[in-house]
Amino acid sequence: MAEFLDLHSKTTKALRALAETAMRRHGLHQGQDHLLAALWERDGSTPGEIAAALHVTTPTVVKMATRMSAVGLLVRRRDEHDNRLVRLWLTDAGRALRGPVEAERRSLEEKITAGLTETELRQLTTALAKIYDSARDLL
Amino acid sequence: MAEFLDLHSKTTKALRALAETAMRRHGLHQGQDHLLAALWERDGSTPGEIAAALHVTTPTVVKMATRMSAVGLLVRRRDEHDNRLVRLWLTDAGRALRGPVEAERRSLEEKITAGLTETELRQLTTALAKIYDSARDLL
DNA sequence: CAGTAATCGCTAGACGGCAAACGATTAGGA
DNA sequence: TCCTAATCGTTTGCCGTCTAGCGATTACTG
Repeated sequence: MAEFLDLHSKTTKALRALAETAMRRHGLHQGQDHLLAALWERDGSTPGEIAAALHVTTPTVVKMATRMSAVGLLVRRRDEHDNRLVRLWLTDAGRALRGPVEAERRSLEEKITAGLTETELRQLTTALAKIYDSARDLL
Repeated sequence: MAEFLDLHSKTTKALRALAETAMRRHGLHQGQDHLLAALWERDGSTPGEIAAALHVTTPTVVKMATRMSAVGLLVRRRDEHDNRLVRLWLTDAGRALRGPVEAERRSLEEKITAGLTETELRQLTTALAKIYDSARDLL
Protein backbone atom coordinates (compact mmCIF):
# COMPACT_ATOMS: atom_id res chain seq x y z
CA MET A 1 0.00 0.00 0.00
CA ALA A 2 1.48 3.20 -1.30
CA GLU A 3 4.86 1.60 -1.59
CA PHE A 4 6.68 4.44 -3.26
CA LEU A 5 5.18 7.16 -1.09
CA ASP A 6 6.18 5.33 2.06
CA LEU A 7 9.72 4.75 0.88
CA HIS A 8 10.02 8.35 -0.22
CA SER A 9 8.73 9.56 3.11
CA LYS A 10 11.16 7.43 5.10
CA THR A 11 14.05 8.54 2.91
CA THR A 12 13.09 12.16 3.33
CA LYS A 13 13.19 11.93 7.10
CA ALA A 14 16.56 10.20 7.09
CA LEU A 15 18.05 12.71 4.65
CA ARG A 16 16.63 15.60 6.62
CA ALA A 17 18.21 14.33 9.81
CA LEU A 18 21.56 13.98 8.05
CA ALA A 19 21.39 17.44 6.51
CA GLU A 20 20.40 18.90 9.84
CA THR A 21 23.35 17.50 11.77
CA ALA A 22 25.67 18.41 8.91
CA MET A 23 24.51 22.03 8.83
CA ARG A 24 24.47 22.32 12.60
CA ARG A 25 28.22 21.90 12.42
CA HIS A 26 28.26 25.32 10.78
CA GLY A 27 25.75 26.86 13.13
CA LEU A 28 22.87 26.64 10.67
CA HIS A 29 19.40 25.20 10.96
CA GLN A 30 17.75 23.00 8.37
CA GLY A 31 16.98 25.00 5.25
CA GLN A 32 19.03 28.04 6.15
CA ASP A 33 21.76 26.80 3.86
CA HIS A 34 19.32 27.02 0.96
CA LEU A 35 18.47 30.60 1.79
CA LEU A 36 22.16 31.42 1.93
CA ALA A 37 22.68 29.65 -1.39
CA ALA A 38 20.11 31.92 -2.98
CA LEU A 39 22.00 34.94 -1.72
CA TRP A 40 25.37 33.54 -2.74
CA GLU A 41 23.92 33.26 -6.21
CA ARG A 42 22.30 36.69 -6.14
CA ASP A 43 23.03 38.91 -3.18
CA GLY A 44 20.35 41.49 -2.47
CA SER A 45 17.42 39.31 -3.51
CA THR A 46 13.98 40.07 -2.10
CA PRO A 47 12.13 37.66 0.20
CA GLY A 48 9.63 36.97 -2.56
CA GLU A 49 12.33 36.07 -5.07
CA ILE A 50 14.03 33.79 -2.58
CA ALA A 51 10.76 32.12 -1.67
CA ALA A 52 10.14 31.33 -5.32
CA ALA A 53 13.64 29.97 -5.76
CA LEU A 54 13.32 27.75 -2.69
CA HIS A 55 9.80 26.55 -3.48
CA VAL A 56 8.60 28.01 -0.23
CA THR A 57 6.15 30.73 0.81
CA THR A 58 7.16 34.29 1.56
CA PRO A 59 6.34 34.21 5.29
CA THR A 60 8.71 31.30 5.67
CA VAL A 61 11.55 33.33 4.19
CA VAL A 62 10.61 36.35 6.30
CA LYS A 63 10.82 34.37 9.51
CA MET A 64 14.08 32.70 8.56
CA ALA A 65 15.54 36.04 7.52
CA THR A 66 14.64 37.52 10.89
CA ARG A 67 16.42 34.75 12.73
CA MET A 68 19.42 34.73 10.42
CA SER A 69 19.64 38.48 10.74
CA ALA A 70 19.64 38.14 14.52
CA VAL A 71 22.73 35.91 14.38
CA GLY A 72 24.44 38.19 11.90
CA LEU A 73 24.33 36.16 8.71
CA LEU A 74 22.53 38.83 6.70
CA VAL A 75 20.96 42.27 6.94
CA ARG A 76 17.60 43.68 5.82
CA ARG A 77 17.53 46.87 3.78
CA ARG A 78 14.67 48.53 1.95
CA ASP A 79 15.03 49.01 -1.79
CA GLU A 80 15.86 52.61 -2.66
CA HIS A 81 13.58 52.88 -5.66
CA ASP A 82 10.62 50.78 -4.55
CA ASN A 83 9.81 51.15 -0.90
CA ARG A 84 7.60 48.06 -0.85
CA LEU A 85 10.59 45.87 -1.49
CA VAL A 86 13.08 44.61 1.03
CA ARG A 87 16.42 43.24 0.00
CA LEU A 88 18.53 40.77 1.95
CA TRP A 89 22.26 41.33 1.93
CA LEU A 90 24.91 38.91 3.12
CA THR A 91 27.27 39.89 5.88
CA ASP A 92 30.89 38.78 5.88
CA ALA A 93 29.85 35.94 8.17
CA GLY A 94 27.20 34.83 5.68
CA ARG A 95 29.64 35.00 2.80
CA ALA A 96 32.30 33.11 4.70
CA LEU A 97 30.07 30.08 5.07
CA ARG A 98 29.85 29.47 1.33
CA GLY A 99 32.92 27.32 0.94
CA PRO A 100 32.43 25.08 3.98
CA VAL A 101 28.70 24.66 3.48
CA GLU A 102 28.94 23.84 -0.21
CA ALA A 103 31.69 21.33 0.54
CA GLU A 104 29.55 19.79 3.27
CA ARG A 105 26.64 19.49 0.91
CA ARG A 106 28.74 17.88 -1.82
CA SER A 107 30.19 15.49 0.72
CA LEU A 108 26.74 14.48 1.88
CA GLU A 109 25.55 13.90 -1.67
CA GLU A 110 28.56 11.72 -2.35
CA LYS A 111 28.12 9.61 0.76
CA ILE A 112 24.44 9.17 0.05
CA THR A 113 24.87 8.09 -3.53
CA ALA A 114 28.00 6.02 -2.96
CA GLY A 115 26.07 2.77 -3.12
CA LEU A 116 24.79 3.42 -6.63
CA THR A 117 26.48 2.97 -9.99
CA GLU A 118 26.59 5.84 -12.44
CA THR A 119 23.79 4.27 -14.43
CA GLU A 120 21.62 3.68 -11.40
CA LEU A 121 22.07 7.26 -10.26
CA ARG A 122 21.19 8.60 -13.70
CA GLN A 123 18.09 6.44 -13.88
CA LEU A 124 17.11 7.46 -10.38
CA THR A 125 17.45 11.13 -11.18
CA THR A 126 15.45 10.79 -14.38
CA ALA A 127 12.66 8.84 -12.75
CA LEU A 128 12.49 11.16 -9.77
CA ALA A 129 12.30 14.13 -12.11
CA LYS A 130 9.28 12.54 -13.75
CA ILE A 131 7.65 12.11 -10.36
CA TYR A 132 8.40 15.72 -9.61
CA ASP A 133 6.83 16.86 -12.87
CA SER A 134 3.72 14.81 -12.22
CA ALA A 135 3.42 16.28 -8.75
CA ARG A 136 3.82 19.83 -10.01
CA ASP A 137 1.14 19.25 -12.62
CA LEU A 138 -1.25 17.97 -9.99
CA LEU A 139 -0.59 20.93 -7.75
CA MET B 1 26.04 21.02 -7.02
CA ALA B 2 24.18 18.47 -4.98
CA GLU B 3 22.02 17.54 -7.91
CA PHE B 4 20.23 14.63 -6.33
CA LEU B 5 19.66 16.31 -2.99
CA ASP B 6 18.11 19.34 -4.65
CA LEU B 7 15.83 17.24 -6.81
CA HIS B 8 14.81 15.15 -3.84
CA SER B 9 14.09 18.24 -1.80
CA LYS B 10 11.91 19.80 -4.49
CA THR B 11 10.02 16.56 -4.98
CA THR B 12 9.45 16.23 -1.26
CA LYS B 13 7.86 19.66 -1.06
CA ALA B 14 5.59 18.98 -4.02
CA LEU B 15 4.53 15.60 -2.69
CA ARG B 16 3.93 17.01 0.76
CA ALA B 17 1.66 19.70 -0.66
CA LEU B 18 -0.29 17.08 -2.60
CA ALA B 19 -0.66 14.78 0.38
CA GLU B 20 -1.75 17.68 2.53
CA THR B 21 -4.57 18.81 0.27
CA ALA B 22 -5.61 15.19 -0.25
CA MET B 23 -5.84 14.49 3.47
CA ARG B 24 -7.50 17.81 4.21
CA ARG B 25 -10.44 16.49 2.24
CA HIS B 26 -10.94 14.02 5.09
CA GLY B 27 -10.36 16.54 7.83
CA LEU B 28 -6.82 15.39 8.55
CA HIS B 29 -3.55 17.25 8.74
CA GLN B 30 -0.30 16.13 7.18
CA GLY B 31 0.98 13.01 8.87
CA GLN B 32 -2.13 12.25 10.85
CA ASP B 33 -3.05 9.60 8.31
CA HIS B 34 0.16 7.79 9.18
CA LEU B 35 -0.67 7.82 12.86
CA LEU B 36 -4.10 6.44 12.06
CA ALA B 37 -2.54 3.79 9.83
CA ALA B 38 -0.46 2.60 12.76
CA LEU B 39 -3.61 2.23 14.85
CA TRP B 40 -5.54 0.56 12.04
CA GLU B 41 -2.75 -1.97 11.98
CA ARG B 42 -2.56 -2.33 15.74
CA ASP B 43 -5.15 -0.54 17.81
CA GLY B 44 -4.07 0.28 21.33
CA SER B 45 -0.43 0.95 20.48
CA THR B 46 1.62 3.18 22.77
CA PRO B 47 2.99 6.56 21.67
CA GLY B 48 6.49 5.13 21.75
CA GLU B 49 5.59 2.23 19.49
CA ILE B 50 3.86 4.51 17.04
CA ALA B 51 6.78 6.91 17.01
CA ALA B 52 9.12 4.07 16.11
CA ALA B 53 6.80 2.87 13.36
CA LEU B 54 6.51 6.35 11.88
CA HIS B 55 10.21 7.20 12.18
CA VAL B 56 9.34 10.11 14.39
CA THR B 57 10.08 11.12 17.99
CA THR B 58 7.72 10.41 20.86
CA PRO B 59 6.86 14.06 21.61
CA THR B 60 5.64 14.43 18.05
CA VAL B 61 3.22 11.56 18.50
CA VAL B 62 2.11 12.92 21.86
CA LYS B 63 1.24 16.28 20.36
CA MET B 64 -0.56 14.77 17.40
CA ALA B 65 -2.46 12.41 19.68
CA THR B 66 -3.61 15.33 21.81
CA ARG B 67 -5.00 17.15 18.78
CA MET B 68 -6.52 14.07 17.25
CA SER B 69 -8.09 13.22 20.56
CA ALA B 70 -9.58 16.71 20.72
CA VAL B 71 -11.36 16.15 17.40
CA GLY B 72 -12.54 12.69 18.43
CA LEU B 73 -10.39 10.44 16.26
CA LEU B 74 -8.92 8.51 19.18
CA VAL B 75 -8.83 8.28 22.97
CA ARG B 76 -6.01 8.02 25.49
CA ARG B 77 -6.13 5.33 28.14
CA ARG B 78 -3.49 4.16 30.60
CA ASP B 79 -2.36 0.57 30.44
CA GLU B 80 -3.91 -1.51 33.23
CA HIS B 81 -0.80 -3.49 34.08
CA ASP B 82 1.92 -0.90 33.55
CA ASN B 83 0.96 2.57 34.67
CA ARG B 84 3.80 4.21 32.82
CA LEU B 85 2.29 3.21 29.49
CA VAL B 86 -0.46 5.01 27.65
CA ARG B 87 -2.38 3.32 24.87
CA LEU B 88 -4.16 5.06 22.02
CA TRP B 89 -7.49 3.62 20.93
CA LEU B 90 -9.42 4.46 17.80
CA THR B 91 -12.91 5.86 18.05
CA ASP B 92 -15.58 4.95 15.51
CA ALA B 93 -14.74 8.15 13.67
CA GLY B 94 -11.09 7.13 13.50
CA ARG B 95 -11.97 3.68 12.26
CA ALA B 96 -14.39 5.02 9.67
CA LEU B 97 -11.64 6.95 7.92
CA ARG B 98 -9.68 3.86 7.01
CA GLY B 99 -11.39 3.07 3.72
CA PRO B 100 -11.49 6.59 2.30
CA VAL B 101 -8.00 7.53 3.44
CA GLU B 102 -6.36 4.38 2.13
CA ALA B 103 -8.14 4.83 -1.18
CA GLU B 104 -6.98 8.43 -1.33
CA ARG B 105 -3.43 7.38 -0.67
CA ARG B 106 -3.50 4.69 -3.34
CA SER B 107 -4.99 7.16 -5.79
CA LEU B 108 -2.24 9.65 -5.09
CA GLU B 109 0.45 7.04 -5.56
CA GLU B 110 -1.05 6.03 -8.88
CA LYS B 111 -1.29 9.58 -10.19
CA ILE B 112 2.25 10.31 -9.13
CA THR B 113 3.78 7.23 -10.74
CA ALA B 114 1.58 7.29 -13.84
CA GLY B 115 4.38 8.71 -15.97
CA LEU B 116 6.71 5.80 -15.28
CA THR B 117 6.86 2.36 -16.81
CA GLU B 118 6.82 -0.71 -14.60
CA THR B 119 10.54 -1.11 -15.09
CA GLU B 120 11.31 2.50 -14.32
CA LEU B 121 9.25 2.38 -11.15
CA ARG B 122 10.97 -0.78 -10.00
CA GLN B 123 14.41 0.69 -10.67
CA LEU B 124 13.40 3.87 -8.90
CA THR B 125 12.23 2.01 -5.84
CA THR B 126 15.36 -0.10 -5.72
CA ALA B 127 17.69 2.85 -6.09
CA LEU B 128 15.80 4.94 -3.56
CA ALA B 129 15.95 2.05 -1.11
CA LYS B 130 19.72 2.05 -1.47
CA ILE B 131 19.82 5.76 -0.76
CA TYR B 132 17.66 5.15 2.28
CA ASP B 133 19.96 2.43 3.55
CA SER B 134 23.00 4.64 3.10
CA ALA B 135 21.30 7.44 4.98
CA ARG B 136 20.31 5.17 7.85
CA ASP B 137 23.85 3.88 8.12
CA LEU B 138 25.19 7.42 8.31
CA LEU B 139 22.70 8.36 10.97
C1' DC C 1 -5.44 63.73 -11.29
C1' DA C 2 -7.69 60.95 -8.12
C1' DG C 3 -9.11 56.66 -6.77
C1' DT C 4 -8.89 51.82 -7.26
C1' DA C 5 -6.28 47.67 -8.09
C1' DA C 6 -2.09 45.14 -7.78
C1' DT C 7 2.20 44.09 -5.41
C1' DC C 8 5.04 43.36 -1.25
C1' DG C 9 6.60 42.36 3.20
C1' DC C 10 4.95 41.28 7.59
C1' DT C 11 2.12 39.36 11.59
C1' DA C 12 -0.79 35.89 13.71
C1' DG C 13 -1.90 31.42 14.50
C1' DA C 14 -1.75 26.54 13.60
C1' DC C 15 0.77 22.13 12.74
C1' DG C 16 4.60 18.65 12.24
C1' DG C 17 9.08 17.93 13.85
C1' DC C 18 13.15 17.87 17.12
C1' DA C 19 16.08 18.02 21.56
C1' DA C 20 16.28 18.52 26.39
C1' DA C 21 14.50 18.21 30.86
C1' DC C 22 11.01 16.47 34.22
C1' DG C 23 8.00 13.38 36.81
C1' DA C 24 6.08 9.07 37.64
C1' DT C 25 6.31 4.19 37.56
C1' DT C 26 8.51 -0.21 37.16
C1' DA C 27 12.47 -3.38 37.24
C1' DG C 28 16.79 -5.00 39.13
C1' DG C 29 20.62 -5.37 42.09
C1' DA C 30 23.16 -4.94 46.55
C1' DT D 1 13.96 -4.95 51.25
C1' DC D 2 15.40 -0.73 49.71
C1' DC D 3 17.65 2.06 46.65
C1' DT D 4 19.21 2.88 42.18
C1' DA D 5 18.67 2.48 37.27
C1' DA D 6 15.85 2.04 33.30
C1' DT D 7 11.56 3.06 30.90
C1' DC D 8 7.66 6.08 29.48
C1' DG D 9 4.76 9.89 28.62
C1' DT D 10 4.68 14.69 28.96
C1' DT D 11 6.08 19.65 28.91
C1' DT D 12 8.75 23.32 27.11
C1' DG D 13 10.87 25.79 23.72
C1' DC D 14 12.60 26.24 19.21
C1' DC D 15 12.52 25.89 13.93
C1' DG D 16 10.41 25.35 9.24
C1' DT D 17 6.15 25.48 6.92
C1' DC D 18 1.53 26.89 5.55
C1' DT D 19 -2.83 29.88 5.17
C1' DA D 20 -5.21 34.09 6.04
C1' DG D 21 -5.35 38.73 6.79
C1' DC D 22 -3.16 43.50 7.44
C1' DG D 23 -0.69 47.74 6.15
C1' DA D 24 2.00 50.30 3.13
C1' DT D 25 3.54 51.52 -1.34
C1' DT D 26 3.28 51.59 -6.27
C1' DA D 27 0.95 51.14 -10.75
C1' DC D 28 -2.95 51.66 -13.56
C1' DT D 29 -7.19 53.48 -15.26
C1' DG D 30 -11.05 56.41 -16.06
